[in-house]
Amino acid sequence: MLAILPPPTNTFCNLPAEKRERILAVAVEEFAANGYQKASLNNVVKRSGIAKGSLYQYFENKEGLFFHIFECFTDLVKAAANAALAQAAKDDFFVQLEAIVWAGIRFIDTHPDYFQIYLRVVFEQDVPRREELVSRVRLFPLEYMGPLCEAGQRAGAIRDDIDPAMAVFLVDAALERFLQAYAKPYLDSGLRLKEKNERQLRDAVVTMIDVLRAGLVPQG
Amino acid sequence: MLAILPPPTNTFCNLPAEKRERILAVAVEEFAANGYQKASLNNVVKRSGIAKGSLYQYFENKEGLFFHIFECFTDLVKAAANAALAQAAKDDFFVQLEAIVWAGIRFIDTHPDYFQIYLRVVFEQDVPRREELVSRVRLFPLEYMGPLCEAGQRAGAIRDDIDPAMAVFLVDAALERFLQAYAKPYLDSGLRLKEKNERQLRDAVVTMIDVLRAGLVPQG
DNA sequence: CCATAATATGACCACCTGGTCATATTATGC
DNA sequence: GCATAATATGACCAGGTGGTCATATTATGG
Repeated sequence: MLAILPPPTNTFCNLPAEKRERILAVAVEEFAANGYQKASLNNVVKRSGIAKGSLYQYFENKEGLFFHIFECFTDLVKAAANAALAQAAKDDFFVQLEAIVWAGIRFIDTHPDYFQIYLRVVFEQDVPRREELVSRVRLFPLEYMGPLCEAGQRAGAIRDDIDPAMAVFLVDAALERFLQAYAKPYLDSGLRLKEKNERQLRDAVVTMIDVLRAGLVPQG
Repeated sequence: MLAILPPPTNTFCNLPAEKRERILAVAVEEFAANGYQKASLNNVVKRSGIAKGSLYQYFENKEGLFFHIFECFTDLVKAAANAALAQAAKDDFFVQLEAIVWAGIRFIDTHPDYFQIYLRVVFEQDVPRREELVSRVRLFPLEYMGPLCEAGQRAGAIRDDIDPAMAVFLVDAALERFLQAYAKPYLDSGLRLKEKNERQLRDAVVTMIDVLRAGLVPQG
């Protein structure tokens, strides 16, 4: 189903971990700060202390480097999401949503640059094979949420007079936007998430889930 | 409050309307298709049939051209929003939301390139004075929605046990994301908005507003 | 210790960018 | 019809890009 992205060369994989991770970290920073087009490989080699030619022995070209970074990102996301859901597996649908939000918050805290790259991939048009990349990371939560919503409808936890796709859409919109707002304060419509302490942040998450529940629960 | 963006020169303003609009249209297309950085002025002059030097007699530089385009965009948005809200002024809060959504849908239908540029400005980092530009167009609906939500709470139409900023945030998230999904199908989480006919689209809007209302209305 | 293979290097390339400016063309007012 | 000002033009520039490649360095294993 998913096409293969050109992998890094063996030369790169066999590099000492320290060097490999240094190059990766610098490249992630560069792409996060400048986007795909404006990111400069000259900068990457300069700042990671390797020669231009070496970079081209590690990756086929600029795309190859970028795809490798995105592959690392999807691996991190899937690991985080699976861990969160495993813990909340037996809980209510809306409790699971809460777990996903928290996994997202923690992810942004620990990997802000990766999240920035993700946002760029989603909203910029000049990233190579963008739609394929986006679907790689978005298909996962969506395919998970779809069946969950339908099950919720059958079980009477979610009103059955609306298109299940609409339920998925609204939940996805709220969650994704909440994380965007957490990562990019100018998107938070005055919520000021980044200024909140742990407890206030928890309240905000609870409120959001609560409104979603009230909106999606069968209406009297 | 708002800083002044460098305007086009008189020379540009005095141009025959046909020529002026041709240049503007080509530039809008170029920025929409490629984003600020990758957009090529060489392309703009080639495709609009003017000389490179002429462009620099019309605008100070690349930024000047871009700011002018964004100014045109905000003018269009404000006109559309004001028209929509004027018609729904006496209606219920949620009816007004519906009017705003429809104004957005119509805007995207008539000005897809402008909307694409807006998305880029919001989500790209390498646009000059981005936050200022974003606030120019986002402050408007947000400042409008804030008081409206608070009034709704006082009047008992919206539950008063939640932070009004959270109400604004959720409404804004749903509406903005709905329009993003309409403009960029790969963001629609399977809703397939672009494949819907007028009637189905209307149903989707009504459902979304309905869920928002149920979520925000005072809870029994 | 040496031959061979793997890796590292940075000068170099063609290309494209935003921006300039001397010159040519056109419009204006007398 | 002429002088002057306004506008139009495109060759040209410095700077940066992704990408290449002949050469230098290091590792390997016999």
